[in-house]
Amino acid sequence: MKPINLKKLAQELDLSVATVSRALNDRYDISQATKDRVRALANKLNYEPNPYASSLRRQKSKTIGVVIPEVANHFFSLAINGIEEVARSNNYHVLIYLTHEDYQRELAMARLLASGRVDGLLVSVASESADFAHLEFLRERGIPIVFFDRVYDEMPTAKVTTDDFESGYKATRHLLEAGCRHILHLAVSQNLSIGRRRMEGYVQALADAGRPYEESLVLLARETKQQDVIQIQQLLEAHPEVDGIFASVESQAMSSYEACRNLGRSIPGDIKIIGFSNLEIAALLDPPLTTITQPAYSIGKEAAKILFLAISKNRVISPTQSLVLKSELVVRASTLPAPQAARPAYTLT
Amino acid sequence: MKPINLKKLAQELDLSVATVSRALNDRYDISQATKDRVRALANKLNYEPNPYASSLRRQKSKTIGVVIPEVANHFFSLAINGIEEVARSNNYHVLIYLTHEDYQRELAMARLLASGRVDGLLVSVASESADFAHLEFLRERGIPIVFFDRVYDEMPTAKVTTDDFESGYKATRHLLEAGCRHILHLAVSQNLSIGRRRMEGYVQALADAGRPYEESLVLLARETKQQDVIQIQQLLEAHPEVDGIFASVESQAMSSYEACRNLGRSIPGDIKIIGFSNLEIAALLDPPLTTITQPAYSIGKEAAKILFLAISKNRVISPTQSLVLKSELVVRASTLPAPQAARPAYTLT
DNA sequence: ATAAGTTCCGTAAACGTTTACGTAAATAAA
DNA sequence: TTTATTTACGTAAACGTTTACGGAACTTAT
Repeated sequence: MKPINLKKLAQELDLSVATVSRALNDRYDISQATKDRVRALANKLNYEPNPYASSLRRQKSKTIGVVIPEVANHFFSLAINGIEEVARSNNYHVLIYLTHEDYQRELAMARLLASGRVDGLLVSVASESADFAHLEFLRERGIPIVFFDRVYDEMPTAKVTTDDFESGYKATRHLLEAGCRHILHLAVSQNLSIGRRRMEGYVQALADAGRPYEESLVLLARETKQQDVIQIQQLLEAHPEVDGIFASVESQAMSSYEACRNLGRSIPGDIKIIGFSNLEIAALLDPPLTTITQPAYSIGKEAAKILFLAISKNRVISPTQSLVLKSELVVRASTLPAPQAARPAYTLT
Repeated sequence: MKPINLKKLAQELDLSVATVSRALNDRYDISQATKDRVRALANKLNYEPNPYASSLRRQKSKTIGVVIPEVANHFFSLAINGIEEVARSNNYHVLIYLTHEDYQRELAMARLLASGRVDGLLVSVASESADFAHLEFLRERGIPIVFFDRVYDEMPTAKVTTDDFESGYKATRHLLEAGCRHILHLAVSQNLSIGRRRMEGYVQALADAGRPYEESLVLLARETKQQDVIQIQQLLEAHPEVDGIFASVESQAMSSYEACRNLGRSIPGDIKIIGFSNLEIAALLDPPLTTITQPAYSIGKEAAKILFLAISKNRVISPTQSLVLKSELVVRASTLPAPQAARPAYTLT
């Protein structure tokens, strides 16, 4: 059941292929009568142009690529939502690539995308990536790139991020104000600028409060969640003075909960926790988790908008188009200063 | 900075375009010496074949499409993960389309996919969809389709699902055994076979326990989460006898938690809750949520495998290839029979 | 020596569009 | 009337691959 093409339409209508094509594209030099005839038949036969022939000829793929570390993470899910929304409204298609934080995969994907498969790219880099030649290469090939969240700072293009320094600062200060003296920072890879910025915020808040920065109170994410939990437990046992945790990654906040549970530490009685998170159910956790929430949907949407602006105007993207959106601190029970107030009101009334 | 193509390589090497193409594709009728020369230059210049030209000529897109209701849902996120994994290992690309449960969007996407843009399709249908002519149309056009989770039963193709009847039965029986007498079912749209099957399991479990099935104790999801919460609250107030909730959708379990919280009902003291969910943090909720957990990653992976088998063998997919994977009942505190045991051990020791 | 077979490569057509260019017919201007 | 302009369409080339076909040049068999 071969799909029908222009040639078949043309035969049927006793017109040339060119005329049919122009009629369907609503060109000025085709009579209204012919256009109507052509469209009627096209509709009747459910004609749909072959996208590859079209892309080849026009040198436009009508497709963008999204490169992200993972999709089973609420932040990226929401971002994709925003991206897909904008793409659809521009009649674009969305190819998705998951790096799983693996630099090698990111590299392989860059190769695949180098030959016009996509008209543009939205990228959140893998935490392993330290070298960015592969992305520079894509730029040289003329593929516009917009970074979101996990950006490659040095590339002169637009980046859509959140106020990571301020967020790290706010989170840490919030813990300090809740009475924490020794705060564990579960940090994002320092390869990534968001990792460095959140760390700087953490350090600055400590300094402003006259607290020392202790290198031993910083941990990076491991390969698996189970490793994270163990790592946190070990640190909590080695440093019993720790009374606060600032998780820069959503999953690390959850790992902290598990570690505390395993060790019998109460939250927020013994340890207060704040975490970057986009989970709607943070409020339903035991105890409800205080979060720094990023506007994930908006980040995806705005990044996509910038990309489509560049694609449609056929212009190079300027770093000045970069956007910094604000994260929101949502205070919940996991950082309540007074332990006796920590019990949520509705359990076992 | 135009990407280089076969013609440029051929010029540089003083060979014909055909020879270069065949060398790169490792054909038998090209000498090893020539292959080496060609590959060396191709590597040096970072040649990457134009996918659209290749697709057009070969009539193969090396791309599959994934059509799902949403991505901000842990089940689908995990499924995509499995799908992407299989696709990548087959050197395929993944186009993603979100229907947002909207039949019109699903229809529009079917149109777009009708002309060879994808070699195959993995579909989880929108709950609004009652008519499936658009999917039949794609089949007629020769595009193999594998359904996963939300299937269109009548189409003679493979479907990868979970044991929905048994899951509904197990969930309901579990609540009954925990002492529930009046169980509210937050159901999936009865347009969908998974909705009907889970419902049948619910009804059968009630019958086997000698309990009546009450139509008034069944609710369907609304447009927004807020509407769901309100709807549940209203029902709980109108039916104070309800002492158990079976949520067939992840988000509905969360809405139930909120509703109970708003009404001051304790879980599991006043009301016990069980829900379909793929959230890893179900165990960290307050109280920990008893779940029916679907093997989402495997579902995606197996569905993709079936699709690629069909694509590579160029064969039509048979309904006999369908797979039914087992869901798992994970018992946690939200359905504990004895109210006094409901308090998790680690809060405020 | 010629015939037959093999090896290696080139020519050209094809995939289904889009578009630069050309042109016949119809209309308007002179 | 002739000339210029407009309208509406066809011809053919192009996008970058892949591949059927053919044929030199070389090797082996006779």
